[in-house]
Amino acid sequence: MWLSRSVRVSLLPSIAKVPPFLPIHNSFFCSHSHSQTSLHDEAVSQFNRLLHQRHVPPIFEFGKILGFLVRMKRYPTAISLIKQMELKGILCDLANLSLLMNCFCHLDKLALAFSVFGKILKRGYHPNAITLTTLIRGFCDKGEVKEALILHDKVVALGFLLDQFSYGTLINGLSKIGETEAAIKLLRIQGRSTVMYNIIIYSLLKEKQSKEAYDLYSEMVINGISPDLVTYTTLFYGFCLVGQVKVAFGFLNEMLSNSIRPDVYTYNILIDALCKERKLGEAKNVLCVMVKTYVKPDIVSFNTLIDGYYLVNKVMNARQVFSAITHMGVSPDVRTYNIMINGLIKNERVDEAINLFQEMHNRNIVPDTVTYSILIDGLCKTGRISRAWDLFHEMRGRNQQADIVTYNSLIDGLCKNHCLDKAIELLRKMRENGVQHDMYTVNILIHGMCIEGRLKNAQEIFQDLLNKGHSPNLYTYNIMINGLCREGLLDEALALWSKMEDNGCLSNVITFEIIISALFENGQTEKAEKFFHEMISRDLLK
DNA sequence: GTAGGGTTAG
Repeated sequence: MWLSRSVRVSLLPSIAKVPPFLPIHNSFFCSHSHSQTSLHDEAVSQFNRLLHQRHVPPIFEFGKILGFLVRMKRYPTAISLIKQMELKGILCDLANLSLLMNCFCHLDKLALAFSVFGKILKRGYHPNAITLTTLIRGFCDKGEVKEALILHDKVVALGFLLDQFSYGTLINGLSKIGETEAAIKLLRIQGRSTVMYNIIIYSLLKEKQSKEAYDLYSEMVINGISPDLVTYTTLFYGFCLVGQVKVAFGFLNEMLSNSIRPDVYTYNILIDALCKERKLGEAKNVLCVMVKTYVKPDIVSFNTLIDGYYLVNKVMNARQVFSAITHMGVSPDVRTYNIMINGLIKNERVDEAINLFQEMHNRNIVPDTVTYSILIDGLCKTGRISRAWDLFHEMRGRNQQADIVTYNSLIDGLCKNHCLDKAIELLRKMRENGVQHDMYTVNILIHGMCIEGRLKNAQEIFQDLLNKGHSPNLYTYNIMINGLCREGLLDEALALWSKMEDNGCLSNVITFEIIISALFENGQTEKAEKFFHEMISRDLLK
């Protein structure tokens, strides 16, 4: 029970009185929010009214609508409206043009953004920090942080002024490519803000560097920068991620005692944490608390809960939540279907999963790489290789790129269904398509070689791995040790086991199972018992 | 009116 007392008190009030979750007919859920489409259409027609007025309205009236469209991420619309403005002879101001640049950046058209920047200069407008930050972000979003830094140096040399947002954007770019040290340096030179700290703390936690994240959090407090909702939510998320659940809840409590109210992100992370701990009852109650406290659950809340139910094999509950989503005024998305399909497959209901896959088409939800990967994996694992191949070809026809996970599933399926040569052929194709193999691929292939009795080939791949300076992981070792045992090469297997432990790769229960049963089969009872006791003393039999 | 941070799936 790690929901601490204070969390219970302030976050989960009167759980007992919360009505059953399904179905909830709460006016809160049914509040008539306009659909995205109708709001978009309304904005466009208002814009057109402005455009056709006898006297040109003040320019910021246009800007208001454009800004709204950008917030709705309707970039192509905003671009076309600005074009119409200019065609009508209404001159855009710096804000409009900065917004236009922003749209191009979001559509991954950096060159066009720069041409707008050229227009800004030509018209004699003085680019402000917003204009420049937009370009910096354009580079950063593409991962071209170096270019962003060069641009920064140039504009500073030219005397343009940047602000906290510009540096926040650079810090974000650096953090996202793993350059957290550089990000911290920039933070210390260019002033500190809550957001800057939040960005770096998040990156550190994503990389599981929880100590560094904690230190940075302490530093921010010492410097008098107040942690906010995002700081606490990030810390809560990150410490759950590294399994330090107590610390995580400590942050959640601290947030609540600072009178910062959780929002939908915080709640969703809480639901996920409870689900991962298999506490589905509590997770469901959190959803009820959200409703009670007027934080509207979104599609992530439902997706998370559905995934949680599948994790504990509660197919019925998962289905109930799935069918309740629409009643709550929320639309299922591609992830909802992916989670459902995955859950059904893991619960041995492949046919139902395929039905849902077909339902996606009716609902106009486009299956993505993950959808196909899940299905291909499920079909392979149930021996339906040819159906998996069909899907593999279908996804290409629908412009969904197979990625490393897709390939790995199919290669694994081929290996396990005695089509090793086809698997190797697919590996070649994968490389041709520019997809690099990973540790899973290597393990799948080594395993495939071993079960086909091609131990020599397996050893070659293993040696190749070592030669290239990669380190095998626990699974690689287990597969190799198992392969050696199968061929009766017990001494070699034990030698590899020692090597593995020397390399700091600790055995798990599977490793011991492989070795112990091989020793027993070979009549080496005494040695087998020694390993058995070693396993017990390492507390691996939990 | 324009800009930076946090959540779910294989």
